[in-house]
Amino acid sequence: MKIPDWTERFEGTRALPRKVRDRLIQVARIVQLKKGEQVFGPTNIPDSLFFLYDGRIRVSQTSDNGREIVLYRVDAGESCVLTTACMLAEEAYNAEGIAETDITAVVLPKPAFDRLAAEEDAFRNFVFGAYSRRLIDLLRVVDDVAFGRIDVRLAERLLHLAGDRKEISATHQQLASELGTAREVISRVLQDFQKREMIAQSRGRIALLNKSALMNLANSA
Amino acid sequence: MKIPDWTERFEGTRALPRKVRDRLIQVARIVQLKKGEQVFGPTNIPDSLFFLYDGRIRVSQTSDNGREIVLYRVDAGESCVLTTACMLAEEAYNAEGIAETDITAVVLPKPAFDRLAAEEDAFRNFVFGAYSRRLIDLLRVVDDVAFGRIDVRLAERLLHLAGDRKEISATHQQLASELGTAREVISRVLQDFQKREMIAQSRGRIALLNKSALMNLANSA
DNA sequence: TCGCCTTGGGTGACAATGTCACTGAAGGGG
DNA sequence: CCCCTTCAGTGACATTGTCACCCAAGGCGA
Repeated sequence: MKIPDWTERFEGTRALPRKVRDRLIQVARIVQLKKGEQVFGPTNIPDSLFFLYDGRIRVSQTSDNGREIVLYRVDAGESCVLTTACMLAEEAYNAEGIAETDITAVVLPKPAFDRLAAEEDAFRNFVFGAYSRRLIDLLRVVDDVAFGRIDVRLAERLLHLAGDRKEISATHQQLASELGTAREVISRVLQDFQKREMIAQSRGRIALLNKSALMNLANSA
Repeated sequence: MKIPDWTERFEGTRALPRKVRDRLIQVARIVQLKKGEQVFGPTNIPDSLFFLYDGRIRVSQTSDNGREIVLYRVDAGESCVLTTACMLAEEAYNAEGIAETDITAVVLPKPAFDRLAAEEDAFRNFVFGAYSRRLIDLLRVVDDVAFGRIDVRLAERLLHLAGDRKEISATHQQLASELGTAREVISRVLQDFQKREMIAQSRGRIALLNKSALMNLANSA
């Protein structure tokens, strides 16, 4: 598998001189994974930088008793710094990345990463920026979990998952894993939403009947 | 105020050539703050890298309704990357850093930071490592808040705050802010600990009577 | 088509935690 | 010594998490 010029897709490589980019294309490895496969995890720590060329990765954390929470998502054109984080910090953590769609990624070996970080300002800024955004994503998660109400958070998530569509395919369990809560809690809240005619449910799908009501709820944080 | 050779104190600068360090000492600014002063915050975003030479900074996040949670602490010899994070990511966040003791810090202007990051591997690795550790700190916070029990978390915190001493000076409100919960909750749990003779309380202080019992509780996560 | 069987979802009881509206106690400064 | 601020205790209630179930939907093989 070859991608003619993947460096176009990344803020951190697009601005590099032609010569550098050609060299990069030589040393980088292209990796493809199927939807559902694990990209990284506690027992599977890569020692290279991971650029997501196509697809989406869901990064989540699982507790000892099996509950799960989604930390953030990595979209095409972004870098997954958590892999690098672990590589550098040599500490245990129990987050894992799952391919949410089929994905294509560019894997840069550590030596190439180091050289690039040393020589190219644009690249270095890209990596620092990626770290910063993730830090801020996590601040948001902490805020939500520590201080947010689940009905508000669920409304937000439903709207976000729907995008501009009217319907979502998701089980209660999946939604619970998004928010780091239990299925029963989601069932109760959705029941409530249903009674208030904001949504309609059928097995595995949720129709958003009244988005503006959901938005009101979501913004009443 | 001058510090003869602060570069000795930082992993990221200690390994640098004498010449570079001397130049650093020229361009860096020394800042001192009193205990309780704000180091950075939503309305006070520095555009430089912050090295903590002496003292300790508490980084916490405050919710809209006034509850607070401690995210992590920065100790002498560490860098406070959240300041940098914000500088780079240009996104809003509501974390703030408070000087928990009188502090002395070395502030490196952005141009000097950039040059150093480009030219010196040791420095760059130090900064990447600092980011990584903070990311992992936050993963731990998310895990605790989303999945942990407060009695367990409180026991941990008491032991940690005590260090090798037997007594802690802290109000229930302060402990609540550490864990991101409400004062009443802390009061109830401490009451319980007291009944079980693990601690004794007086106004503003807590004596740890039975540390091993607390450790048992803390490890029963 | 019928009858599993797996998966998704509903429910009630209870436990843990958060919120509210108070109360009184402790201790410092006029 | 009194007042006043800060700290801590309390009961009632709301929200969220846990447990032990139940039933329903729908796929699939007999």
